[in-house]
Amino acid sequence: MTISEIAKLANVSKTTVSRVINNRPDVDSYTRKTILDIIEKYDYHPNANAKAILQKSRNVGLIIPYNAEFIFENPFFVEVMHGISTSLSQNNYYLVICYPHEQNYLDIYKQKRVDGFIVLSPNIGITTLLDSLLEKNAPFVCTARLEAYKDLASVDIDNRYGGSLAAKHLLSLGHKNVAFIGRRTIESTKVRFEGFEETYRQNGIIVDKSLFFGAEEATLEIGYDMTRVLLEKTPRPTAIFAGNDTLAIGAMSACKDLGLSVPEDIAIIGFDDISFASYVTPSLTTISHPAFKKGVAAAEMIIEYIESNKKPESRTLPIELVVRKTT
Amino acid sequence: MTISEIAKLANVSKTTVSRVINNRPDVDSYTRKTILDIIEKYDYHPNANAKAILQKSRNVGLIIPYNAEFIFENPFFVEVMHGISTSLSQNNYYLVICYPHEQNYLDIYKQKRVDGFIVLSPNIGITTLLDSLLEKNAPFVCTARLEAYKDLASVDIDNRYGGSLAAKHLLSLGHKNVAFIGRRTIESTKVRFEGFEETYRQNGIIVDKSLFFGAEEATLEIGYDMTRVLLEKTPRPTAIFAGNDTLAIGAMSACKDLGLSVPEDIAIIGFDDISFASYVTPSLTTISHPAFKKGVAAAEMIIEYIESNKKPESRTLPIELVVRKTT
DNA sequence: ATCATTTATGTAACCGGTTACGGAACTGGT
DNA sequence: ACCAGTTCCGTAACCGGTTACATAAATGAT
Repeated sequence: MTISEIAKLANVSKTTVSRVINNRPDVDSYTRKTILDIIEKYDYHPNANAKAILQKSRNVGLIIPYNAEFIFENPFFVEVMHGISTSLSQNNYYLVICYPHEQNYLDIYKQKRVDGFIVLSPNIGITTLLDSLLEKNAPFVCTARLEAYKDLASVDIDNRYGGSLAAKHLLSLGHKNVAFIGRRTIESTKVRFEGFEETYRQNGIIVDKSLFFGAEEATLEIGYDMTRVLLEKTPRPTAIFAGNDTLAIGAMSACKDLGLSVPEDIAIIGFDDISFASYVTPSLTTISHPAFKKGVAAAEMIIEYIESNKKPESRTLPIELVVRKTT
Repeated sequence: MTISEIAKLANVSKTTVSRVINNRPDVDSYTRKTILDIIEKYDYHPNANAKAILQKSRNVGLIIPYNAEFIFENPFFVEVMHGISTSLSQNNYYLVICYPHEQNYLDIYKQKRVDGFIVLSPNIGITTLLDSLLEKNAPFVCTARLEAYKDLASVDIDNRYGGSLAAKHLLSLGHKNVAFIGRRTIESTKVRFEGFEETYRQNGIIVDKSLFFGAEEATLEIGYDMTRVLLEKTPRPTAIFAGNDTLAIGAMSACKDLGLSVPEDIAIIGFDDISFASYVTPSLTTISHPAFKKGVAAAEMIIEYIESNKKPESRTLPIELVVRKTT
């Protein structure tokens, strides 16, 4: 079924059918009904590709920077994706997953497969990607802020404040010798640690920099491994602040294997409040991070960007401390 | 940049440029080089939408049946998705996420947005979806088998055998009074239980049907709740076989809250071997389920289906028992 | 030298839509 | 009765590609 066939059946021109499909006013109500009935009867759906030649594709690309393996292992990112696709879907947009091998994300844009992008939590290592998107004037929205790219449209939380929340909590429990594990390559982790350290400093305690453990990625395994090394330090830290919950859960596993009990021997606090955080044993104290809402916001923003061709305002989402049993 | 502009610059016709783009043989090597240089110079990429009017879109839709919330909470499905998108991406296909509200997945197909679908682990409740895909002759591949739809192209494991592996393991540890928790609405769960029960029966033990707990979805929370109820039964079961790891981890949390220690007071065995299974404490005994490979297979199969227009052979992937600390 | 074949390229129609423009028929105000 | 403004609809060009067909030039066989 094509628009021409419908037109023939309705004894009108393609133009009139097009007008009906696109809900334009200047069609007689009787004619409109006739055409709509035929469309309904033959279950006609206009070819999206033909449409997209002259208009938008209504596709949004999700760029998964760096190694997708690590993204998918972290339920936090998955929840962001869920928010994105839910919101896009409700607005009649479609999400296309892009693995950016080489520069194919740009090809995808130049091919007009997508109208814009959401960049999943960009880190400092992907400046090439961001620069080329900027150069091509591709609309895109990031689900994390980057200091070096202040002007980008982004949705994020206040990571510094998150770090300070963790610090205040551990301070209130009397922890003076604390360690931090996190992903070195990502700016949010860095800022979380800065906020953490700052708060300790304001309370007269200098966090030992040698207890800042950074890794390339944030997986369960890496959280485990870092913690094994970390806990051999003397004096042994009494608390660990993990850059995210995945690392924290890896850390908990390491404590268990070392015969240390949480929170008696060592306290652990995570970040993100993924669903597993409530169900590991003991349940994990963490900082909430509204992943789904972040995704929804990113989707709304990119749609606004695409449709108005104007960069939307960045947004900051609220967070809070969630006290459970690991502290 | 369009094909006509490139043609003008190269002093040839659109046709010749088209031939070069599509790597057809009948172009003089000098002409070809000239055109390729211009394409390179202007960074031209053919419009995918125009292409897709006459050819394929190279998009594959991922249908997430039932509630996406529960899908995304389960790392197993996420890993399948990862396998799918990795493989599609390597073959120059693109993954489009489809939330099937109402019948929009069909619209997407009729609009020619996608060439075919992968249906993520269909269950018995989505016969309408499957029937309409069949009716429209849409190519699709399922990441789970359904008895009622034997003829569909699918990739799956031998769930019955998985259940028997779990049973044999628990039997070897002397567990006679065992419970099962699982998702009622999904066939794989049912078959896992059947295999489990069968093996017990072959060993002269009848599994108490009242200890088969079924729920609508398989979340951490539901695993927790079911286990709380389950463990009030007298005599208390000495082992729980969970339909998947997410439920198992929820169950472990419930045991902890009830003051029961795993595996001393109660053994737990899961299914799928998600990454968290190794890192919860104690680490979870489970049945491996090659999620990534399943995704890769599904992607390969749908590409074969689309390109050959012939339904590919179904595949069965190997599994094995992974013994850890909960049994 | 002639003719058949191959090679290289172009012309024009087509795919399934949208849209600028024009014009006929109807409406209403004076 | 006349003119201006609406309302409704069609014609034809266009979007950015592909493709059936034609043709000119080069090649090779006899």
